Amino acid sequence: MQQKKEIINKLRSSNLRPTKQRILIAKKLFDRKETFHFTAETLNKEINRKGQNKISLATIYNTVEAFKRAGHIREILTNNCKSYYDTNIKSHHHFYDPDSKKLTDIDYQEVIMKKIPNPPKGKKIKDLEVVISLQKK
Amino acid sequence: MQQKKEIINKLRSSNLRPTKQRILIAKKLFDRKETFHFTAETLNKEINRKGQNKISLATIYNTVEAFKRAGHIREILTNNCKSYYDTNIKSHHHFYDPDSKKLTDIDYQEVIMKKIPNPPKGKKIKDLEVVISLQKK
DNA sequence: CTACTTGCAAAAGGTTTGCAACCGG
DNA sequence: CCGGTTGCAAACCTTTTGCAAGTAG
Repeated sequence: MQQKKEIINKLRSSNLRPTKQRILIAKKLFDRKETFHFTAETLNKEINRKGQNKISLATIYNTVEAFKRAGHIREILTNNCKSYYDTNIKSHHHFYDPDSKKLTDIDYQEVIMKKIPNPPKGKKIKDLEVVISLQKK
Repeated sequence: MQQKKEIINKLRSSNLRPTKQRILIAKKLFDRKETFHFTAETLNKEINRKGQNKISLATIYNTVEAFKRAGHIREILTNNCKSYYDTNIKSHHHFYDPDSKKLTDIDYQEVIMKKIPNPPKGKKIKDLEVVISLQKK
């Protein structure tokens, strides 16, 4: 199965040992068509449901953090006490619906900036994220 | 002192009884020139330092939440497990420096959008927030 | 073998809640 | 007085940590 090999390479190239747990998590995250928005908790539920696979919460946090550092996933800005992640690492933007607390991707070419400010001295722009909050019409 | 009267009016107009605590918090937040970025915790420290005034944490949370609902402050999007608030309720944007975890205001006319997507059916845009993440040059 | 990982449980924040006491109108 | 508000402590939820046991290379 070549999917697995790819995942192992991905891990290796980030200096992450391809352990059972990491491979399993990586498959959950990356072996899918659509991008995937998740929190540590939803990922934990998803993986441990039906009691099939068991990965401890701490490992999930570790792994997600490691994937984030390696640039395989990105963290999304939100306004509540949860860390949201996104398997879509291309620069892109989000609709945020406060009613359902759901995020929806906005393709990055859907947003074009005409003017942005210069960053402060000694800093450069790492990322630009637009969040469009919605409300009922 | 007319500042106080204004604050009381502000509270009343939002259906918030002008209690000692709310007035004190409102003064801390609004009786200043520059906009103020804070979390529940920093606000708590600020108010209760030197043991002068004592407002319980729960009341701070309540009041901040009430002010937010009333539209006197706005919540800022971040990526950690804290709720940030801003006394600047005009639409505006932020630099976020992950190193110092500090936010800096970007005046809203410093950012001009050339193109933004249409909101999903039945929804309208409530707010548009740009966060520019920084890194060392 | 050795260093990196995992799992567990406990701890550490941050935020919310239940309820009696309090107080503004 | 009445109903909204406060304060306290306990509860809760998410995230982090310490450490012994496990495992990839």
